[in-house]
Amino acid sequence: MNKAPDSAAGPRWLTDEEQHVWRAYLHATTLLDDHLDRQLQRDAGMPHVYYGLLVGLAEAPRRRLRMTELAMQAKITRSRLSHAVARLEKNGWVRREDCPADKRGQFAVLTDEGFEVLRRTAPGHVAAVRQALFDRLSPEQQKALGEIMEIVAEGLQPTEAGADLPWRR
Amino acid sequence: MNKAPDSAAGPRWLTDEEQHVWRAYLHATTLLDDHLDRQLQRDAGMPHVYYGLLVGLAEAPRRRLRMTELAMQAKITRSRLSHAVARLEKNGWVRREDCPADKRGQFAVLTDEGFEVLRRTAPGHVAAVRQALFDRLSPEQQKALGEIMEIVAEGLQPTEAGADLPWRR
DNA sequence: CGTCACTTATTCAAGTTTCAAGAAGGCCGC
DNA sequence: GCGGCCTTCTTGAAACTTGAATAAGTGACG
Repeated sequence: MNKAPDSAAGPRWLTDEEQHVWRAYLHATTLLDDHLDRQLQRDAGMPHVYYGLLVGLAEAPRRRLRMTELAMQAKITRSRLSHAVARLEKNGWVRREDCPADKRGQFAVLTDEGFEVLRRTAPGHVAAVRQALFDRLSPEQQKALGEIMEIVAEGLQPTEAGADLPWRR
Repeated sequence: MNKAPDSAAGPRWLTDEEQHVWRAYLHATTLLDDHLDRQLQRDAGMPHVYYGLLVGLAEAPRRRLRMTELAMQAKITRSRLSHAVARLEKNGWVRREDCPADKRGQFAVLTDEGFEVLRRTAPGHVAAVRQALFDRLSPEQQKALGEIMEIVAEGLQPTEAGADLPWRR
């Protein structure tokens, strides 16, 4: 139905194959996202993004990161992070600490309790990812997926004139 | 660092390669999602999900769908759709109509104004998708991506005992 | 020093999404 | 034809996200 007319004349629509790929992409990513969100909400009592924050902290030296660093890492706005950390703090999974070097700064620190939550829930989460993704793909497909996603990320991420990066808003 | 220990002993962690792929996936999908959301917010005054609703309606016979069908299509809950349509209605892009055949039912109908918004903004959106995704991938990669996403979707979607499907909650 | 530009983090208000209920219509067996 | 049970859709409160505005601190430069 759609051909790929070029440049000057009208917008360049997606070909049928492209459209097919695009819809599959949207379909799969929403489904997977919802699936994991739900899995984590059920088993860990938090959404995927919040879980990602804990993971980020767990991997950081001394289990702590400056707010802005953490926001960058998780690709969310600082504002959103403020709220999220407030909630995680209420759960006792994260604690704030002043930064001695820069009095404006705050560290978000993973508490032992937070670490424990991670220890307890990570296996289930990994299993979910595995079952939804890796167990279904051939090694070649896994490799291809990695390459594709890297290309896409690279095209969107780097500096991009500073615009369009959530944590800078 | 991580090997792939098997079954019985402890959870089966992701190998380093898997972890790498997974992070690339998360990274790229968040970035792309944010990017398109922002693009649409800027150019069409609505988030990606809402845009998807309009597209769904535009493609339906007589530009109308029952609420539940539309929710399924967009993979959101009926509740969320209610709120969303309320907003789109306020913008004049969608109108509700009673279903003559089933008095409980409602059609969401795309207005001319709504169609016009789509006509005006679709080219920009397609361009954004193309620029972020298709222009960067080889034909083989596009094909692979399509296949992979289909597999993933298939694993998550179908019936799955009815649980886990947002629009059924 | 003083001050001006920038960064860090939080807060507010507005909007969105979720979750749990609930109103309302239809379906089906007796 | 009526009682229970399903589906369709809406509602309202609570949780979450966003973008703009604000407070506080840094740092460079004259």
